[in-house]
Amino acid sequence: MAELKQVEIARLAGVSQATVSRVLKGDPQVNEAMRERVLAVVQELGYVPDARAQSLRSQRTRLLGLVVHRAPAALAGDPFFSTLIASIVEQSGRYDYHLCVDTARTARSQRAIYEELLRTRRVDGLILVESETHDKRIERLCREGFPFVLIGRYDPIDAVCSVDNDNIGAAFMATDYLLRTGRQRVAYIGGPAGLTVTRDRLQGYKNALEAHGIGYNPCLIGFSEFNERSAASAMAELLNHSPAPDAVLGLDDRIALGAMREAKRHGVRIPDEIAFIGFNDSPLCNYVEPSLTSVAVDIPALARKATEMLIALIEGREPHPKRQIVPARLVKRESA
Amino acid sequence: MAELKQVEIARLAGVSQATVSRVLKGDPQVNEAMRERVLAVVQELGYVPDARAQSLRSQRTRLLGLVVHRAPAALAGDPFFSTLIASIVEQSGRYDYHLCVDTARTARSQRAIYEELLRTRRVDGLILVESETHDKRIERLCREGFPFVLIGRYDPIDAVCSVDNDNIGAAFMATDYLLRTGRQRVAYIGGPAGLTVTRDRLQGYKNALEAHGIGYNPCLIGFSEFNERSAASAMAELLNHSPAPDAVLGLDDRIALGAMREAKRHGVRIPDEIAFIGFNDSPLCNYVEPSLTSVAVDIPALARKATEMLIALIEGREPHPKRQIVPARLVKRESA
DNA sequence: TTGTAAGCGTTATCAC
DNA sequence: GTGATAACGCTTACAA
Repeated sequence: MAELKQVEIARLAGVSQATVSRVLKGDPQVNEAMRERVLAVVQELGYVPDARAQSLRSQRTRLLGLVVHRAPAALAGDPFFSTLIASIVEQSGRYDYHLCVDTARTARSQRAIYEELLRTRRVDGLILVESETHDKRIERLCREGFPFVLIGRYDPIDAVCSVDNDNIGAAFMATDYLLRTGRQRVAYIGGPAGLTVTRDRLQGYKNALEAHGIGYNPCLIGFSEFNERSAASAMAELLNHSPAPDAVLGLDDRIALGAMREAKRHGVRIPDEIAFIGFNDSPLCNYVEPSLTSVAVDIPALARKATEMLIALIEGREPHPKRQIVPARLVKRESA
Repeated sequence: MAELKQVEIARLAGVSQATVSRVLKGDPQVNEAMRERVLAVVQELGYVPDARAQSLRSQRTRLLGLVVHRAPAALAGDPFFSTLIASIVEQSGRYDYHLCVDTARTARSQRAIYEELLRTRRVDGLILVESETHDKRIERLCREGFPFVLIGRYDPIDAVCSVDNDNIGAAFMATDYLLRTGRQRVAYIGGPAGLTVTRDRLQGYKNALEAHGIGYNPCLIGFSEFNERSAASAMAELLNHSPAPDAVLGLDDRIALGAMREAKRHGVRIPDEIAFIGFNDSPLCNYVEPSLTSVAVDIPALARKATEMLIALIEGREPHPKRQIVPARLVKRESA
């Protein structure tokens, strides 16, 4: 089995090895009789070309890299990532690409992962997520001219290909909904402050306040890590101020839920006293009580577009719009 | 940048290319002066060897494959998988391996994915999950002599390396707990009937009944797909029979929660009238009301052991115990 | 149209 | 110890 290569097929079909290669590449120049002879042997023996040799020769591995900049513990159980990974895998499979997932936790390993993936040419391109406001990785990839697509947004460099949720629009929509349903003091709990997504949703939130002629109050703003505990303490903080908020927009479902639990612990009635809205429309939303209203981000669409753009870049086609925006929609449930 | 290879390093260091290779491999035969000269140039230019060339030459890609046999939609949002993937990625990184994730949904693509990953030698070994009672893939991999480790169990073939939860023990523990806390009619809702895990946990459940001298009642057994709707209808079925169960052990948290919601819809008080226990101790458990008691499966340990075994296999070391069992523990919350 | 041969960037086996 | 040199399995000019 291991010694099954093109020369062997060639020998059995009575042609040269180059012809076997041509047949497999679908070269139209080859004579029909030969093609059939070769294909017959290929079928018979179940020959499949060695990806390693193809990679070296073609300088392409047909591997896409996804680098996640979160500690594995933070990644674990996050419904956003399992959906994202599943969608990228599926989409890349359509184009005969595979997905290589890596994490880059510490600064040290972060450097290492970039050496590993791009200098070694182990992958043909990268999908990045969770860009920061000023992102070294992105600067570096641009300098190296390495194909990559960002799921998110990066303004400093124009040439960056990216696919993003309409975060500003989505946060506007959610905040606007809260205000239109009579809420007066809408709070916002973002994720880590450096993340673009945290800033963008804050912007949408501010825009909605402005549209309703309501002043921006920094006391109604909190930040949280991607875990329940941190969200709970951000909520506790908000509850300490008076007047307390009567609505909370969380950066993601886990943050919204952490906040909601904290509010419940304080005896707050939901949604009567405080309404809650999260992001991602994850399975969680349906299970909690009251069920969580959430902004549904179209993760499969995000993954699909990012994958398509990346493959285009790799194959030398310049992606049409370099930036794509995927719309979101509000899924109303009991919490707001 | 692209034209940075060993010959170039060799030229600058004034040595032969073979020496550069030796230095990088840490060959002790090379003279100290040369080694330093070479390393200096390597450092200076930031040279890193090309993984594609190494793969071809060494016949090793340093890539592990994880093949998931669930449709992307079913994978999406499943906390088990994001944790598993994150853990495997982290662990393989320690040994300088990478993870390639693929899905094999349909029978057709399932075949394709195997061609892709193993005949093409794109990955050095495979991690399989969710084995079926009689599993074609496993038979095939064994025939081909391809390195793989199963997360799960496969009895028909002795030589299969596997890491599994102590499913029988864990289901015993959970059922025993329910019976010891006064429950009389404990029901079990498994996953798809063909899966090993469904059978094993049923076995543990039966063992516990027997230990308590309670007869096995098929009317208390249900099966469900990995989604809430299916779990709810399995629960509805159980509630139709009388007497209704006073406790439910679900194969996984989502199934337990789907069942619990259905019970709530029927006005059942939880845990007073019916207790619920799930599996995986996923983030969900804490968010729902009442919070869900769940068997915590040590997914990182599972991933760690599987990865280590697989790498051992790949590198020609026979893993010590071919089958490893990871213990589980019961995390008690409000639902039981 | 088909075959011959030169790489792709390494590693490993030879001689020196 | 070190330097040529032959693979690894495939693609692709170039020659026939």
